[in-house]
Amino acid sequence: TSSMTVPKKRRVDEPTFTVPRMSWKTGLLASIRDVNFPKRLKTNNVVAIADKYPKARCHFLILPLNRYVRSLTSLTNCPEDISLLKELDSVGQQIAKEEKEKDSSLEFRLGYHAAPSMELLHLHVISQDFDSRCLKTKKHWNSFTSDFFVPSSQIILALESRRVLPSIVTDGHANEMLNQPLYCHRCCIQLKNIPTLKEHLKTHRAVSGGSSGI
DNA sequence: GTTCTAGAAC
DNA sequence: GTTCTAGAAC
Repeated sequence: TSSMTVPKKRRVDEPTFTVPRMSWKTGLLASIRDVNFPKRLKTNNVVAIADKYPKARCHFLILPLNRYVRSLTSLTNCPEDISLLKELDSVGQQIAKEEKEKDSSLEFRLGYHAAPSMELLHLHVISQDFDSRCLKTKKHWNSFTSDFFVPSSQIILALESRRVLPSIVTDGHANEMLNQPLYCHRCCIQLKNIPTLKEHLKTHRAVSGGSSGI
């Protein structure tokens, strides 16, 4: 009869096997290759993008544009690699300078995570307010405020005096840094948890437009 | 890297 | 009971 249910045909484009999804680890590469993804600044060799989940009011990533560099340990002290690190730093400093011109209260640090999650070398340029809803976990906090965050200048100096960079940390040491207690990066007091830390950070914010009456 | 959420911490 | 964190994600 017409009311008989017909077995629904499987769509031909629906595979029965599991399609290996593109790993989240390659997201940065996908972003910089995507012509529709906004680029903050581009030079011959590097590109700057806004971090997708900024951990502060200003948070940018600077990446190699024409070269796949998996991590810092892929680099050697050849002139090309040294100049790449310097160009990443230089573009990072340029962006920090421009952002400071827009908001003079911002302070920036430039550095690399000792054990990054995302593939493709990326330099963090991050303002030190850490005022962001995306900053949610102890790991987030410690990855930017402990020695897990390695200054760009330090990396450049290290590679200039060595053939290759030693792996910056063992897995154990990385986890130790990421799991350490929460300390304020400004006054070093220890905070109980993330919400308490966020409340504490407000006390370090510059007082502006309050009682001055300007 | 994030999302989700169970269960620890309060 | 609510807040908060830590670990799985097929």
